[in-house]
Amino acid sequence: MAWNDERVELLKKLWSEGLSASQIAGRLGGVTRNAVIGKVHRLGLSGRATTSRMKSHRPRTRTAANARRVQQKTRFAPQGNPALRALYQPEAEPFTPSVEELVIPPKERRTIQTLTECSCRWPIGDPQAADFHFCGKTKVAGLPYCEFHARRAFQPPQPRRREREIQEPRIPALAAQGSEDKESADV
DNA sequence: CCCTGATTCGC
DNA sequence: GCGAATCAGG
Repeated sequence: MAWNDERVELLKKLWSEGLSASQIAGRLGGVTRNAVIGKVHRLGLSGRATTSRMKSHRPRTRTAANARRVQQKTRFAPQGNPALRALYQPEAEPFTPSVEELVIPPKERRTIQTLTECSCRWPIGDPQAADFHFCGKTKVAGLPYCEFHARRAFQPPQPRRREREIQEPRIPALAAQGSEDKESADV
């Protein structure tokens, strides 16, 4: 949605009336709170009181508090269970599973009834549906999943582009064999 | 957890 | 110029 004159005027008005950025975004529609704040800054009408010492030079290092928040929001790196933590490889390339790995042949499938001690407990399908089942392959010792699904469960977060660019370049030969790079599909 | 504005920087 | 992601704080 573009910032036409009309919308900008409304933005100025609401901002001067003291509405918060998210409230303004809600009234304008089609924009987020961030968009509103960004626009307010570019229009040069910011200066809404934030604690004065807040705006002085902000360190670029992420603080523990925000790191925790971000981590909550984004992805789960296992923290409690050492066995799971060992499996978590922050440097690993994300991978795209093949169809063969994704589809469990009906004969190998396990239901809650036929699940055994050593069956991989990765759920597949809609639990409400008749064909809901578990992977059923052999578990990795100490984990609830087979090797494939354990890796799947603890795939590292996709690095942000900014960070990615300062990382080592991908080697085509290695990248080709492991992954096609793709968004992580949901099962 | 909810929220606020401020800032950076890939696009 | 735009705005998501992030930061810093209430």
